[in-house]
Amino acid sequence: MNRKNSISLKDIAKELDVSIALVSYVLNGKEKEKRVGAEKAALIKKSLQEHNYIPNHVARSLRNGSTKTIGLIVTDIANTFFSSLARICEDEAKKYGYTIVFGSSDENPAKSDLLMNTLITRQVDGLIIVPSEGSNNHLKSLVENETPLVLIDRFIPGLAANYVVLDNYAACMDACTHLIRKGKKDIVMFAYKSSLIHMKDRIKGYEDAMKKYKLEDHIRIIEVGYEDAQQEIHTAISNLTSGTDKIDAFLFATNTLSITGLYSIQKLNLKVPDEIAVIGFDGSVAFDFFYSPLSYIRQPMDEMAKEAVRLIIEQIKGTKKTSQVVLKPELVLRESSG
Amino acid sequence: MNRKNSISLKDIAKELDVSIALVSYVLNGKEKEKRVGAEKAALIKKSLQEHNYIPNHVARSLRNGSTKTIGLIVTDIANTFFSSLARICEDEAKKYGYTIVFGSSDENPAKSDLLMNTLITRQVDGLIIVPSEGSNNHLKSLVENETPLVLIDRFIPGLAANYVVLDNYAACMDACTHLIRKGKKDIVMFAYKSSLIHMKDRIKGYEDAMKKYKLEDHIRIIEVGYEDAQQEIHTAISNLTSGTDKIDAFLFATNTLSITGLYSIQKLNLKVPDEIAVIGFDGSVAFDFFYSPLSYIRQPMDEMAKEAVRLIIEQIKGTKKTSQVVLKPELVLRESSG
DNA sequence: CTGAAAGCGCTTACAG
DNA sequence: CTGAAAGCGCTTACAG
Repeated sequence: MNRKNSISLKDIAKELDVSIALVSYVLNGKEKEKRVGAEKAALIKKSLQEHNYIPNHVARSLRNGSTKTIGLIVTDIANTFFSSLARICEDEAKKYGYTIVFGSSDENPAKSDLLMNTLITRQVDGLIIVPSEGSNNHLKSLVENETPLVLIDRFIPGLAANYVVLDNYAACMDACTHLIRKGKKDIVMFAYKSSLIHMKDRIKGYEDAMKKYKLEDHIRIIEVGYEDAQQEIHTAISNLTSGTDKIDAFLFATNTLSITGLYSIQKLNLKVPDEIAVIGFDGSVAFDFFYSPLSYIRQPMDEMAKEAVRLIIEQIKGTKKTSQVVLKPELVLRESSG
Repeated sequence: MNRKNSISLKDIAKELDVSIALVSYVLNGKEKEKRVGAEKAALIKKSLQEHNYIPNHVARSLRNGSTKTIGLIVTDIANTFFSSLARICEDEAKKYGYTIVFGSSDENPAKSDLLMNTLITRQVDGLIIVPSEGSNNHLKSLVENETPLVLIDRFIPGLAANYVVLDNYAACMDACTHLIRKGKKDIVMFAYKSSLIHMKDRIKGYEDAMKKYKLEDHIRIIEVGYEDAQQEIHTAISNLTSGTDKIDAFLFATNTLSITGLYSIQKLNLKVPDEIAVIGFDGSVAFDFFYSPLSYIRQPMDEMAKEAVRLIIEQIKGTKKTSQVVLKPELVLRESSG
């Protein structure tokens, strides 16, 4: 920061006419270990205090080769799912003395790549990443370079990276099965157009549940783009419910899809759960205030974020091999699922 | 990061048998300015490329005395109001080549102080802070040190710091006036127990509106603590509406208070707006799905965050004196206010 | 017990 | 046009 009154160890050393080393030892509480003379130590402490000395973490980082910083790349920090994860990561990281630098990729490979480079240039000690489509190669090179890395929310099949994710297949399998048991047959799944495994698994969970109950002919998946999800969902829901189609239920694959869907359902005045049962994903205050409180698939976010931080720290310390964690979802049942 | 394959300018220079200076010049696009020989420049570029050279931002920061990093201290990054601000700050900062490091203070002075110190130690070039109670002295010392600083959402009266805030007085004055014009007399305001000016101003706006319409005898303010807001609000709403009290409307002073209040209103089955009119603050998806879509005071978050980043950059560049921005609120009227 | 010195990876006057 | 060198603020062997 180079602030006017910024004072360095050298300044203190000069003033006290001792070596910089001594000041450094005292600063870092190594006065015993390094056998610094008691009077000198006291003098140095006093001076440090009086000058309100603030260590320069940048210099320390350069020297130590460690910034005590974790880079966090999410899709969008304004999305409550990710901001909640970020908050938990922040608190957990702080326990280990780490600070978080974040960035939002918007599911965009170019932004994602830029973000990884920015954070690596800034020498973060490790990276927690919600990977987006098209960054496989970049991620692969990180793994090859042995950059401490943990993927969160999604993983890249075949990539030997640490990750902590939900059992997305089971999540949608359970949710869909629940709807089927409630007598629903024409269950429509809303997902994002994406080749990423978490989306594929969610879809597969739904499909397999349908197949298991011989409802393969009723499988119907609406895949929407990230950019115009709102419009596409509204059009789809509008079309599905205005014609002669028989539709029993909607299953949404993410929280943003769920919320967007609820806006359409509200606007179109659909009767939930009587006409249409609904199950959402992740949770949201919107789910609680929707006129028919939403049933949803709950992710253990606390566990997910804490585990991610734990894994990244272990990797930074070099004490850990690859570790891949799959967490259990929880189906929270309320009114909307019938 | 000290990764195995991490390569430095020195390595490149050695390999090409040129000086580090030359490599640095080429890296920074100063080959013309510094009149680097065309063949050497080409050679160096090629080598930089081939080795996939990644500059060490930490070394550069130490040398330049600038980290190109902005510290952002909010109350809680998981709160949508702040995560939305953070997202806008992120995008805006990126335009200027800056990265954001964030931290959540939880309205806690100790955490807030720690956060400021952590970020300053890390040599952020400037700080955007949502100040919490009890950090006045610390903030004052930052101003005295000429640390680039902008307060956001709240300011500290008497402190010559930059800030960008809402006209909180007008916001609540307008909201309360609207309720009065709708025929409401017994309007209860919910606020946090806080000595911070934004809260005082919101309360004052409400009070003055009541006084203006000779309703001073109807003024009723419920101030709750940050820790057990939920419990206190529920008890208050429950008591207010279960007895013989006549209550016409609720005015909530923040988005968390609004959402918490809505949970109680929902649980207690109060009829909005017939029994009780409601106006919330900031906006939330909860407001849109509450059975009686909520009227609320809208803050221009986009403008607020962009202005904050603009001000901090100007200060960092040293081109700006103190600048204090007060933004206009907007009263979004829907069903809940009657 | 203490200090002089190297070095982390850069940038940038300065000299030639 | 090019290189040797200082220095940003630290930490840490090393020597005494």
